[in-house]
Amino acid sequence: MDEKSKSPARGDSTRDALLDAATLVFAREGFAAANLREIALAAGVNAALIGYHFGGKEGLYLAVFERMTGQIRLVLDPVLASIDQALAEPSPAKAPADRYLQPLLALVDGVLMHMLHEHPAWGELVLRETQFPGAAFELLFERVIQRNSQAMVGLLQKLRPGDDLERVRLLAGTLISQVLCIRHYRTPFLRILRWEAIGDRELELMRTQTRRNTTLLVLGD
Amino acid sequence: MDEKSKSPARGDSTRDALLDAATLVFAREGFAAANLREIALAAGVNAALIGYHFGGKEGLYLAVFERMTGQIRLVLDPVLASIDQALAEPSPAKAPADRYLQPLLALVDGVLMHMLHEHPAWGELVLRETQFPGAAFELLFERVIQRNSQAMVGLLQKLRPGDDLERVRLLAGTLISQVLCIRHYRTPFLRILRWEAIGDRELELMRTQTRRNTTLLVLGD
DNA sequence: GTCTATAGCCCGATAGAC
DNA sequence: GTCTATCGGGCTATAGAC
Repeated sequence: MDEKSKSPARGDSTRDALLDAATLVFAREGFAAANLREIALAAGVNAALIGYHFGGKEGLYLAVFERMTGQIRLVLDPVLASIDQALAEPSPAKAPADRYLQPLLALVDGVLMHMLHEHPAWGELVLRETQFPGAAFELLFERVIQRNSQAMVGLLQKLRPGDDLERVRLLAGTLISQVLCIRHYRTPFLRILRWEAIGDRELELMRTQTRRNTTLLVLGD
Repeated sequence: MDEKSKSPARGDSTRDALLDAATLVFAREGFAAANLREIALAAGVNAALIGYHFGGKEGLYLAVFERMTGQIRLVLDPVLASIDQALAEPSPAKAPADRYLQPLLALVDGVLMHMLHEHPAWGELVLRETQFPGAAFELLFERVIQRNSQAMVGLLQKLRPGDDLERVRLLAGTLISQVLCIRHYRTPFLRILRWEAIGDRELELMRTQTRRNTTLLVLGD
C-alpha cells in the first residue's frame, strides 16, 4: 500500500509545512527579500530540506503558486462551469440583465472575498506577481486570470450586446481591477476612511460599494 | 558667490545623477532587490558616494521619494488650489454637475496620465510603497495622497449632497484606485485586450473608459 | 567630494554523515 | 528524508588616501 504514489509519505508533511510558511513569507516580503532560513524556521523544518524538496528558492516559489492556483481552481471551476452553462443556453428574449447580472456580481464578489478576507496572503502573492510578472505569472494567468476573464467577457457580451469586443474586454478589466485594488490600496483606503481595520461592518460596506459600482458600470449609458 | 547654499556645488550633479538612477532601479527592482553598485554604475558615479551623500541605501530611497513628491506637488498644487477655490464659492443653485464634474474628471485623468504615461517609474515606486508601506509611505501620504483625496472628497460632496461622508470617501477611493490599477495590472490588461503595448490609440481608449466610468459612478443612482 | 580597498555580514546552495 | 557544517558569492557600509 505504499509502493508508489499513495500513502502520506514522510516528506509530505515537510513539504506542506514549507509551502505554508513560504506562502506567508513570500507574500509579506516578496521573492527577493524573503529568507529561506526564516521560512524553514517558521515551518519547523531544517533549511537544507528546501533544496532537497524544491530544488531551491525559485522552485519553492513556483511550488507555492502551483499549489495556490490548484486550490483556487477548486473553488473557481464550479462557478465558471455554471456560467458557461448559462451562456450556452439561448438568451432570453427580454431582460438579459436578470439572467446574466447576478452571476457577474457573484463572480466579482467571490474574488473580493477571497482576496480581501479569506486568503489575504494569496492576494499579496498575486499582486506582486502581476505587477512584476515572472515565471509564476504564467501559471497564474493560464490557470486563473484567463479563465476568469473569459467568463466575465462572456457575461458582458450578453449584457451589452451593442458593444464591440474590445470595449467589453476593457470593461471586464475595469471591473476586476476595481476589486483587486481594494486589497492593494488597503493602507491609504483605511486612512482616508478613518478606519482602523477592515472588520465585518467595513467589509460589508466595501461589498455593497463594489456591487453598486459593478451594476452601474455594466448597465450604464 | 559660493559662500553657502547657492552655486551649483560639485556634489549636486552627483546627487542628481544618483537620484535619477536610483529612481529607475528602485522602481524596477524594489527596495530589497535593488543593488547599490548598479545604481552607482548607471549614475556614472563611485558607489561609495552613496554613503557620503545619503547615508546609505535607506537614505537614498527616502531621498528619491522626497524629490519625487516635491516634483509631483509642483504639478498638483495649482490644480488643487483651483479646486479649493471652486469649492469655496457658493454652489450654483442648479446643475452642480457642470461646475464640479469637470475638475474631478481632470484630476482623475491627470493622475492616469502621470502614472501611465509620463512617469511610469513613479508609478512603480508609488505602487510598491503603497502596497507595503514603509517610512517613505508617510511622505507620499502626507504630501500627495491625502491632499489629492481631500480635493476629491470635496468635489464629491458637492456632486452627491445626499451621501454621507463615509460613502463619499469610499467612492473617492474607488475612483482613484480604478486608475492606479490600470498601471498596476498592465500585463494582464494587455493580454486580455490582445494589445502588444499601450500606444496612443490604447491610451486614448483607456482615458475614455476611465472618463465614462467616473461619470457613471459619480452620477449614478 | 571622490576614489580604492576591504571589512563584515547574510544568504542560498550543497557535501556528506546518519 | 533529515541533519550539521560550511563554502562561496554578493551585498552594504566604511576606513583611509587623495
